[in-house]
Amino acid sequence: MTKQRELILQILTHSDRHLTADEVFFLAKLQMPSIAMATVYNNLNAMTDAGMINRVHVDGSADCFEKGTDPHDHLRCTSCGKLANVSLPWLKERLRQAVGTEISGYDLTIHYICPECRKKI
Amino acid sequence: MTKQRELILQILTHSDRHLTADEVFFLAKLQMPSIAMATVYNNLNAMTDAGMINRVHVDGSADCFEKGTDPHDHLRCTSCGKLANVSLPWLKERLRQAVGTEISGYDLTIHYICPECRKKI
DNA sequence: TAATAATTTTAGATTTATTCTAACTTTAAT
DNA sequence: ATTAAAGTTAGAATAAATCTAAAATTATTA
Repeated sequence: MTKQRELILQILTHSDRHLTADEVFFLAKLQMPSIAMATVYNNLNAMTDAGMINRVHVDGSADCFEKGTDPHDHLRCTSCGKLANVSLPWLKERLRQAVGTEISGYDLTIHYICPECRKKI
Repeated sequence: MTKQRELILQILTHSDRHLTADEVFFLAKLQMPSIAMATVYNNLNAMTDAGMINRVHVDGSADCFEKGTDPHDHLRCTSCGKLANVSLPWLKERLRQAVGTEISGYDLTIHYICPECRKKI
């Protein structure tokens, strides 16, 4: 566990939002000005592979990362773009049944208007 | 409806697979060597906006396009990468209930091993 | 039909997200 | 202390998609 990886993990742990690699890089650079973008990507990829964090694919923009807790899916606000988590424990089994064969997983993003944006309209 | 758009639509209509913009471009160029990549993107975007075709976001690689029939979701083989369609008419309402608020849609890709790849193993 | 306007296409440059490369550092192992 | 292994760095490279401005096509109007 290098200093760099520790820092990146801290940043993800203490963030209340999902962060892009770019945002992680920016925040990391504040505390460690010498850090390189490639290091951020290397570590995000390595930690994703190790299951320590989650990569979230976001249509039409950069992937986001979050400190992985329990398995969950994502809600994405079509107005402000912010991501929220949602737990759907029944879904995988329900999809397996519908598909009729074993599935290794799935990737789901639900599109909605988040409570804050809903208020504003 | 320009010649170019007609050609691109023909290609999508007669393909049995989901095609990337690159693949559409390659196939189009065989019949119309002067066609430009930007034209392919312009028309794929325009036809997607018009609801004539569907864009499918594929994690970690280029988007695919297909002639839009009825709404459906996608199965992606983790071994060969090929996409297949699956119809899950109950899902949107079920997700709406789980989320507890109106949703405008969702984006789902189920990961599995397709029948062909399953045989090979 | 001719003239003008609007739309589309083209080629190539640009952007964005990400990965690659090769030199350099740091850490670990003999 | 010496070598090996792993990690970091800076910057180049890549891939997907978009943008730009000029040229071509199509549509509209006089």
